[in-house]
Amino acid sequence: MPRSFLVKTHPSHRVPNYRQLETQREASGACSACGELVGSPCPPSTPGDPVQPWNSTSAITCTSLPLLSHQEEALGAPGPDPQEINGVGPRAGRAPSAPLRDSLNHLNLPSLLVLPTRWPPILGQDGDGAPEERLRAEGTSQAPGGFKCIHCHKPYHTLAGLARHQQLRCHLPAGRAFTCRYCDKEYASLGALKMHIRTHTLPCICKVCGKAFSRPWLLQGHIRTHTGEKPYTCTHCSRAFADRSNLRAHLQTHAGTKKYQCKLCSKAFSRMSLLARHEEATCCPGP
DNA sequence: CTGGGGAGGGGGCCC
DNA sequence: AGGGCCCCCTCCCCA
Repeated sequence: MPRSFLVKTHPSHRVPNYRQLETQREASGACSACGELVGSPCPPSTPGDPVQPWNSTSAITCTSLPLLSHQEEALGAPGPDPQEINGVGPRAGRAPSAPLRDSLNHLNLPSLLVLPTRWPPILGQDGDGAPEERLRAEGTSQAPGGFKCIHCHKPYHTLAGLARHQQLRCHLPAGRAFTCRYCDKEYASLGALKMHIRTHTLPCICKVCGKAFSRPWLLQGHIRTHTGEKPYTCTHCSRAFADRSNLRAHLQTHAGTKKYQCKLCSKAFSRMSLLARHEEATCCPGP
């Protein structure tokens, strides 16, 4: 499975050269825990000393967020057991499911961008101060009759409501961001980061060839390459395409308009990529 | 070198 | 709130 993102170290507006990256990927190691090629190996699962990500304070990254194994994430982790929320029941003491961890871990993300030092975080225990002080340190404050986000001061009746707000709605103060460990990309909200993480975890897998994709509709389009289905037909030449974007590009050939013009030689191209290639290769070649 | 098709990524909007 | 969809974009490959 191509995991070329693993060697992507700097954000760029351009997609990396996957073929080139593939050769670099082959030189990297595989996760000792699951065997999958990953940017940084899964925490070692040494018997007797289980080092778990949620037991240590670490910067919030996309490798610390999806705490499940890559396989479990790809297959779709089950929802949280209601009993695990209080740290009791059959799952007590075990790693929480990803959605629950994301929600609860985020309580202290905006202020510190760290995960709690132990799981489950039980308010008012462990000598970490009064619950209210703790909440404040975690990016929340207890308002009369409820909880309040210390960033936008929006009141919530329940801690869960506040958690959901901070997870997906409340953006971080200027200068704060959720950073993806895989590629150093930064996002203003955890929701955006979680969506980005899908481009790394690639949870949508083709049953025919095993190729993985970040989104279901990408997989849907890929499946058409197996079935040969081409639902998008050109009204000019009746040529069919499997992808709407490619039909759109094809329509440009009928339009006859070349709206992308080289600033140096004034040569026009129908597609921006053609202009870019022209500028890089011939007109104004780089060093 | 250019034109064009195939395939895929990512952000944003809508339901 | 989350998934589906759309749009725009890019890269790769081949003629």
